[in-house]
Amino acid sequence: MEISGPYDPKQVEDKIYKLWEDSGFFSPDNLPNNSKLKIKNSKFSIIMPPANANGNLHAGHALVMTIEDIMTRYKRMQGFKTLWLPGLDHAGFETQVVYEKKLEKEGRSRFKMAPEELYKEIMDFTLENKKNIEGQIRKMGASCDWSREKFTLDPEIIKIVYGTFEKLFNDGLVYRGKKIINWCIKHQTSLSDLETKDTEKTDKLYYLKYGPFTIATARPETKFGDKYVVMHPSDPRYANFLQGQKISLEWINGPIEATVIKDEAIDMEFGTGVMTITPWHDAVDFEISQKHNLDKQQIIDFYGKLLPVAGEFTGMKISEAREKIIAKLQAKGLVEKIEENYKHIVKTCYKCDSLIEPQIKEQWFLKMAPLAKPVIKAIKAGKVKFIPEHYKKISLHWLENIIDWPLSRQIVWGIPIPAKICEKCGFATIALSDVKRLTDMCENCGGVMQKDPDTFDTWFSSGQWPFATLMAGQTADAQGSGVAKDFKTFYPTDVMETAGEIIFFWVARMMMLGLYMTKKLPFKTVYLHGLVLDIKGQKMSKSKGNVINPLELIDKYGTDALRIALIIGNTPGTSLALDENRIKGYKNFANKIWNGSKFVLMNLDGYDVANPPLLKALAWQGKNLKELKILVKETAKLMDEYKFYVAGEKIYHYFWHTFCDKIIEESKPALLDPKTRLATQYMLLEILVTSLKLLHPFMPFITEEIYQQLPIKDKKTCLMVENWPV
RNA sequence: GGGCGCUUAGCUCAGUGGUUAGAGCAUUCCGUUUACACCGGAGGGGUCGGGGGUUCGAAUCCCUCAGCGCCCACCA
Repeated sequence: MEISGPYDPKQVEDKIYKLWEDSGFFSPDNLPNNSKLKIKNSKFSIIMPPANANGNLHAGHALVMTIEDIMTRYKRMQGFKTLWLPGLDHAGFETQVVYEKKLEKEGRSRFKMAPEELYKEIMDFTLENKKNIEGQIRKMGASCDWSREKFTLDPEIIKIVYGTFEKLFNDGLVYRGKKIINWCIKHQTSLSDLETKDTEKTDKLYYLKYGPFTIATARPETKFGDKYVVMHPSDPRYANFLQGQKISLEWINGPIEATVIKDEAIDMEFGTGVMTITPWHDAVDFEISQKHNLDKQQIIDFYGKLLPVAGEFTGMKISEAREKIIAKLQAKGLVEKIEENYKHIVKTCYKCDSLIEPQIKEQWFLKMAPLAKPVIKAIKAGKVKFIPEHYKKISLHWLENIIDWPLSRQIVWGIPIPAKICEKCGFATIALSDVKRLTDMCENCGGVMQKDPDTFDTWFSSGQWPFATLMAGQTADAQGSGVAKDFKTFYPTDVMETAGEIIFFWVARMMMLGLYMTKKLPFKTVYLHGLVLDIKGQKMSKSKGNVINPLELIDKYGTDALRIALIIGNTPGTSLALDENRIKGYKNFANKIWNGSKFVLMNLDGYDVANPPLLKALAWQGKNLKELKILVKETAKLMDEYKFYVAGEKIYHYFWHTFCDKIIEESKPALLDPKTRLATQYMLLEILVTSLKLLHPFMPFITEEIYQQLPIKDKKTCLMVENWPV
């Protein structure tokens, strides 16, 4: 009797994972054909959201691994050709930020390093982390196909990403634009709108005399070049001023000539209803200047320092210059009043919280509206199912108001943008297969073409993940269609399961790029889970010090207990406050499974596995088996509806409070009576095996360990590939 | 300014029209029955945020009010 004492996950988990991995059944290629399955060519595929290879597995990953493993194991047991494809993400900006922090601690700086040297160091760092994370994913019991694992920097993946870029370029969807972007001074890169966040800040609001007007500004340091004064066309206060009218006035560094502009973007209620514009450093101002074709001048450089246009203030940082400029204006009598405690929203870098300085910079942009349009249509036609449903509305709302996507990042860690840019005229073209474009002479002005030093926004590569992972490293299929075999077999994938948080960053972009490149949406169902919070319901963060390390929980309670604790009571889309007490409770449940199984195994003496008895005459045993059938049916329905939180709870409840508390107790006398002994043995074994099957997707380790020791007919190599009960 | 959620037992949450509203944890009482004390048995505890409506019937559908949270957006 190998099952003795309390259940000890440490004795079991690594051993069992090895058994599975060695069995080869993580790969759909090795799965036995299930003849019972009615569906033809039935496959189930799910692509793992590529984890960032820059740290350790966190609680959110633990949830991803659990939910996706449940889906995978369920379908595999049902007889589907099941593929769960794992992957890792180089996570461009995020990883570079992590690495820069490391450099800072060591007293180094990326700006003092050669790009190649920095790239190599981050690559080593990433590959090291990649190995760790792969080990940690195994710890979670993930039954993914490691033989198909992909990394976003695999040469084959990069090739596909380049192919997409080329097609987008040729279709006129990728363009080089001199537009306003979000510039992080600390990280020295542009960021998409999604990579910035709004922060409330209290500043002073300065009312400055600008010729006959009074303008209100929180940023006097940007005002040096302001030569356009804008008001609403129907503002009666300024009806006397005409569009294009020139006004001479005294300004910070001497007399200037201002031009009157009328634009409806002006809020008549705010301040004085008049403002001057700084198109280089403000998104609204940029729009106005574009509309009226106005001059744009850079005032602040990319390090946050004032340029020569600022005269005596040149070279000063914003923080330093602001008060000095105001002092000068006051001396000139140009400050009307200063409003203290002016609360407003400013954009900050989502990683370092430093203020975003809007800048005009030439970048690669992707036109999004033409990509979004067919996706909107497909969503409205119900081509993709959202779980929970309200994400459908959220996605549509975003897609319908989409803006162009800046693709360029000024960081070394990422996929280099395959483009060349003329250093003289700025003419840019992609540099890929087309030989003509590889020449170093600008076809526009004859200048020298230089390689684009920028890299892609990391989401540009992960946005292609479902088709890229299935196409990469694949030989074409036997029919010679030129289509990768895995792509043909497994695309579109069945489910995309990820965090609701990254619906725009990732899910929406996958739909757009996937549909554009393959004519099909990359997945049929989107399952979005919520955040894993700490016990107080707060978001986990390193700075708060409330991060729960899943590996520690595994060490204390076992993987199975952690997994089911993450599932039961956790509805899709809703965040879960992780209470360690609950995990402890499920550790007790694991022990209950262990002991219930032990009881059944201890009482099998004299039972012939090959020749089960007839049960017709035995009402009590038959009744229990009928109830089991009902549970099996209910469970399958819930699993198909992705209601794992109910399915898990139902099985939990059945095993503990029906099977153990009632059936086992009542079977004790029945086992002693020779007339009912065999039938009772049969019933107990039947219920145990069925329960283990139902529990397996949720708690794979303990159920497999027990299965390995059961004396049953037609036993499979492992429970993982047993037939799901029907 | 727009959008999306949430409000059910002390706590964390299920439950979307149909018998006395559920689970886990916590709590009270009892129990050393040879699978398990990481256990078993019994119990207490909710006018389902307020108000109105639809219905034979509402936690569930509609309207409204209040509180909480999140997301999006260019108010100088």
